[in-house]
Amino acid sequence: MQEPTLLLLTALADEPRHGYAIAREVEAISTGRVKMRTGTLYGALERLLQQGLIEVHKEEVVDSRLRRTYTLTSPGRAALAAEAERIAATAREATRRLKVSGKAATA
Amino acid sequence: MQEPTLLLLTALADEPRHGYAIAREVEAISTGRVKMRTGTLYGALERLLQQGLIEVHKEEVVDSRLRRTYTLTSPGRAALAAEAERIAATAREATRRLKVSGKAATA
DNA sequence: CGGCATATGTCGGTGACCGACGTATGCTGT
DNA sequence: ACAGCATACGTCGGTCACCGACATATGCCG
Repeated sequence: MQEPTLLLLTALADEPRHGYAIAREVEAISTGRVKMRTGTLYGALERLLQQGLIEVHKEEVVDSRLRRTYTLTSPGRAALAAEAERIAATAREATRRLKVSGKAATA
Repeated sequence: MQEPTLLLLTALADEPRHGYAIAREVEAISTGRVKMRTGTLYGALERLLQQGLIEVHKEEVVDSRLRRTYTLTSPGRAALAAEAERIAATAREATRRLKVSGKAATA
């Protein structure tokens, strides 16, 4: 799972959001670092729907245009939790190793 | 930066290693989850060399065959540290949001 | 009434990763 | 003796997530 997808799921973790709101939220979470392109966004949304990690929460017409709101499913929440734990473990290990070798040789 | 690359860099963080040793180490770090294919391995090695994140540490002939050992460069160490911090922050945020919404609605 | 934020979507290209294949040596078990 | 496995390095074609550009439409502000 790549960073944009992970951030997308994270953006949906606290409350349901529609596409454009997700894009803004992802930028906020990553402190401006990751700007989600619409190509990535709607592609990922479609993929995650098919994988069952997210689902359509609500469909409403706003300003005569359709707005779809998405939520995490239970498997989606589980997948995000698992992924978060995995990458946290990897980050810890990386940091630990950098410290260890930093003591021996600051090359 | 994707997971295999991150793990490769992590495998080099404590001491220099040659290709095959990296592959084994990556598997160990990820507790067997990620098995680095040679295609990914040597491709990534080549890419990281060109990016200046790693460098050839030693070249020696073992059993009449060349063995190249790689190390992290200073930029490589910095990149790994930065990446580790970034993903740790993302993981924290994901976990926090899951907890927050878990209290309000365990949907 | 021009331009920007909001909002959703498509399409072609790139690049990291995957899977399969190729090659070679040394050790171990039978 | 030799089959098979671990060790060790590498190439090549395919896939798929992501990117960048384009298309479309509304509401609001100046």
